[in-house]
Amino acid sequence: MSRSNPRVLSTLERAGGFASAQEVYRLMQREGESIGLTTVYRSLQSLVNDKIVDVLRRDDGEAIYRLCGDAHHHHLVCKGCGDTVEIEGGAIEKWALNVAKDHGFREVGHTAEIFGLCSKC
Amino acid sequence: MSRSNPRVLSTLERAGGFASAQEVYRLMQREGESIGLTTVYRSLQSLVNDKIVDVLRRDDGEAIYRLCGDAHHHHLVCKGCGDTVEIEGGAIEKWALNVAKDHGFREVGHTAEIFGLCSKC
DNA sequence: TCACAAATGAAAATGATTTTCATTTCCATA
DNA sequence: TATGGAAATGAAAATCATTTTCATTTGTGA
Repeated sequence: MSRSNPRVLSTLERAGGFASAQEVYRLMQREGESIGLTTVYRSLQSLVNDKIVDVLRRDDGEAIYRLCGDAHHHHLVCKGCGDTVEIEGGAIEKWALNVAKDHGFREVGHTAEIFGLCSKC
Repeated sequence: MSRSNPRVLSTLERAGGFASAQEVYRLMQREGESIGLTTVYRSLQSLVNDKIVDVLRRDDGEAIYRLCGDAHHHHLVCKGCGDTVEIEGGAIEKWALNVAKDHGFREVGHTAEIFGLCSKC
């Protein structure tokens, strides 16, 4: 394992808290930082593990990393522009728990994402 | 442009209306169909253009194709043995729609999956 | 200073997807 | 029935993000 290179997180922040690994890398290069693409990927993965950033997917499949609050939440993502809204999932939490219990499951978790076209697209 | 090879659609249907291009290809091969991977990709793209199938992304970024208008369901997956239960998502459908509409989104879709440990594990 | 673990990054490997391009299949019309 | 061109096909190469490998460098505690 490796710890995250702090410059990666700071760059992601400067990028508006929303960028792909390749973009973070290019940004750092442009700013004269000396870093390898491998390290960028490793750092971002590490940040994801530590729940400091979220990872989503663009329509073309490229992973985009995004700073996130620590509360458990879900995303409403625009298929057009990639704009993302963090949403509360109260209803889903209960649904997931109930369904799982009905089937005798323990240690329950879930994933959920909503996507569509935002009003601007 | 090219039209969709009908065998691709029929295979996607047989796959439960939910599969990646690679999976459709492997399935057709296994069933003795003679078809190229390129044609599978082109056919799926064409089906997407014609709004006959939807395209989503797996967590690993692989594109998965799904028949539109298919009554879709969700999965309850055991982290231990991988056992999967198909579940109805009535509550989620409404939740997703409402949340999306609240934010002015159109053409709304969603993904949701529940995981945990089943009673045997 | 020494030894060793962690971090780094260049280059190669991987895997999905797209592009290229030569060939084959269709089909309408002469 | 022949023929010419458009559409379809697929093998192989190209792309591109991401991961892996591995040799080197850096940092740290003894």
